[in-house]
Amino acid sequence: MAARPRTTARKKPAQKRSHETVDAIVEATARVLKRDGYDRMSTNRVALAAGVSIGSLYQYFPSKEALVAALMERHVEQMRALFEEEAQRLAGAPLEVAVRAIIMRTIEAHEIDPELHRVLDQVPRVGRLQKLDEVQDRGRALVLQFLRGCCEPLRPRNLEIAADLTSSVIEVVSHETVLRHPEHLRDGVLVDETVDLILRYLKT
Amino acid sequence: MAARPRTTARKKPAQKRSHETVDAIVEATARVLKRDGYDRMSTNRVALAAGVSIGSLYQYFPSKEALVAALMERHVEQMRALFEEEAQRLAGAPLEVAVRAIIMRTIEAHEIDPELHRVLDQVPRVGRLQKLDEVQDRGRALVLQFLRGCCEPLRPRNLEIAADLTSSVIEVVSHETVLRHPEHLRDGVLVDETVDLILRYLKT
Amino acid sequence: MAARPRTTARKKPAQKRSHETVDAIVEATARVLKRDGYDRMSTNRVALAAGVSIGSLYQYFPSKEALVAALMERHVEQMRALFEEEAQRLAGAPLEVAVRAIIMRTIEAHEIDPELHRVLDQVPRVGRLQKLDEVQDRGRALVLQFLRGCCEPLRPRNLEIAADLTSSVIEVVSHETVLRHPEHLRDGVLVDETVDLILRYLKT
Amino acid sequence: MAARPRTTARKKPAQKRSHETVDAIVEATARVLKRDGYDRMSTNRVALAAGVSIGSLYQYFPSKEALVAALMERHVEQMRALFEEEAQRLAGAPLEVAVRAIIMRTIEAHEIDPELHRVLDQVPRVGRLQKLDEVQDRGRALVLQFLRGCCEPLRPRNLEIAADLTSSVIEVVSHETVLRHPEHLRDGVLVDETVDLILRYLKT
DNA sequence: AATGAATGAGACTTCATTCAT
DNA sequence: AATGAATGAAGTCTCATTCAT
Repeated sequence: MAARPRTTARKKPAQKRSHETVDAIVEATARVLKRDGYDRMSTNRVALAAGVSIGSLYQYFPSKEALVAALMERHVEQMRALFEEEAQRLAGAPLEVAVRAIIMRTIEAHEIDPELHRVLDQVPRVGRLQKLDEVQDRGRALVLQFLRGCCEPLRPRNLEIAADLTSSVIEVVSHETVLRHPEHLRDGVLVDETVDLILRYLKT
Repeated sequence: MAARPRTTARKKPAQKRSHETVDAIVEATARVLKRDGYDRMSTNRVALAAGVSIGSLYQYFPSKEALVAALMERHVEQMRALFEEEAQRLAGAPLEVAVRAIIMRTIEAHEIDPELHRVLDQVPRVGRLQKLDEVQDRGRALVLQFLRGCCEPLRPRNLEIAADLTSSVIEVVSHETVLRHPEHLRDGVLVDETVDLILRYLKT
Repeated sequence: MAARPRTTARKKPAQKRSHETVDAIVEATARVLKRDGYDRMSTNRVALAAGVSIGSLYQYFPSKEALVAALMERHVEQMRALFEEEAQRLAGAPLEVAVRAIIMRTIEAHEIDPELHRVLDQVPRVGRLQKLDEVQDRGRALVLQFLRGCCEPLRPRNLEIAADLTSSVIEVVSHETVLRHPEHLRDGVLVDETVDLILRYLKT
Repeated sequence: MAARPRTTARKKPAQKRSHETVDAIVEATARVLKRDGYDRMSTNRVALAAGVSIGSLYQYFPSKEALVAALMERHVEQMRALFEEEAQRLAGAPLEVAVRAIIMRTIEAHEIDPELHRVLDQVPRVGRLQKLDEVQDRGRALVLQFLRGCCEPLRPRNLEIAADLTSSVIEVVSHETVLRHPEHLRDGVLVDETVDLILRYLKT
């Protein structure tokens, strides 16, 4: 077994043509990953699916891991964008409004591409492939920040633990709902229940 | 890649020596899996680590997947045992006692072998390798069963959703705690908070 | 470009069958090397020529370099055997007899497989592939040892330089004769001339 | 593997800028060849090292072999120049003077770029890449020519064999000295010894 | 002329699996 | 039953070379 391969992009695309190639490769990575799973995915299959020669693929991505890392980063970036934006708006908002908003955004984040999310979740957490976990850390931090700046009185003494619990709950509910019970997305019951659960926990 | 290989054991170990061989192989699977991860794990390495020839390994396990499946089933069985046992005792117990007990058992279940748990969690969910998910389903069912038989009045109308939420929360907290914040295992604060969170949600 | 690959044999053949496989592979390496040269030689071609699967080849030889190293060592061993044997007999022999004998042995050494010798000479001197140079060092040492123990009076003051010169001359003549002027091997003229050249140089 | 590629320059550089490009490429070839060896050298790396695009490189050199051939020819030309010049001057010179001069020139020829010489020596002797061997043939011819025109009486009957021996000895000594014992270049001992060896052989 | 993106044959290598002993 | 030699599909990756811009 070789040492871990390099993961960083090999070459920046300079021309327009190559930028399209890179995009096609990343798209193909998503398709193959969803279709075959991480360990059945191969650089050859990705190249084939992208309609690109294996050589071109290696011009930009030095390894299978680099491929998935690029895809993951793109996905993570999309997810994160949803939060950062909302975080601005939420400063000083009433607790209930904020909690509900965070839940909605988290669900939306999982809805961007649920299949992709599921499979990225299964990828070995190694090197740059740990990016996915960072989204949660960031979410946790935003929740903590909100709780600390919150005007309403809160029941939990330890806000860090409260933020941990809260964001874990939101994450797991969103995850399960989108991936395993998408039927609950129509009616708002599950969201209402989760809001309820969290508010009862947080409020005095 | 050929069609999915067979996964069921090729022959039942009849003699005592065979049984020891099988055990040694499963143990070795665990070690190699933890050390190398699923896709770096190879049947040859497992055989080597088990001190057994590759031929013997294939006498008992017809594929790489079968190897991991056996290990997963053993692990799942150990986890499940903790619950089923407790489930007996808990019928008719006060809500708080029951919730606390379930949380403790879930944490203990994750503590059996956290490293193994983490890596099994990363294994492709394919064929028999979906067993891990079934533990959660079983937990969900037990919680639902308890809620339905509970003497105390409950606030949520929809007990299925309540069971879903409850068991998801317990699962995620246990998982995160054991794998990412083992320092919280000493003091009982996190457990107390979680009990609190759930009771506030369930009680009128 | 990867780091230099491992070169040492991967596995000792335990059974008779595998010993035959190893032999077949080394033989095939010689054939392919002579036919195609070092950089056109590939592990696949060697496996094919050996009538062995590429997998079997890699069971015993972890890289192309290992293949050539094994072959080179076998060849070097054969060459060296000729000298070591003779070295015994030559202690105390008259100068002329010794010089002639050494020349004869050196030529014979080059005649073992001239084509192979030529191509091994072209192989990049890297890692274990430096073995070929060691034969010359060993020859040099034997000549020096003989000169030091020689009963007859010698003209050169510095015996090290004399040994260097002598063995270089013998080597180059043998090499050139066998590879470029094999017709001179029939008549003994070239050998006589070389003996003459060396004796005139060494004797007072 | 395809048929041997073309090796002759694709176009003559017409302008001054082109000429500089060609030079830069040949220089880069030398650097990369010395650094990486023949089979690790790649045309892309040469282009990079020359600060030229791979497309431009192929405008002037139609293949990897052509690149090395050009370099080799340049080197060979430099070596040969030393001899041809001297050959003029030496006609009719005393034997000892001539022998010493030839040895000096040969050593100087090897000193032009010993590293380059070593690596060119390792290049597969194929097509135009055989040029290196021709230097020796030329040297041999010049020696023979001198011996034939020599005024002093010579001992060997067969002047061809004598020329062969003589030039082989000179070549091997120069080679070994420059590449393996450069410390002997300071003191003139080795040169003196070699002159001695050859004169004793040639003179009556 | 120059650029550098693209190509794809083919090199090296691993590993799940089979099978002769 | 056990062994381990053998297999070969398939994977990763490089690099000489071509060609659109």
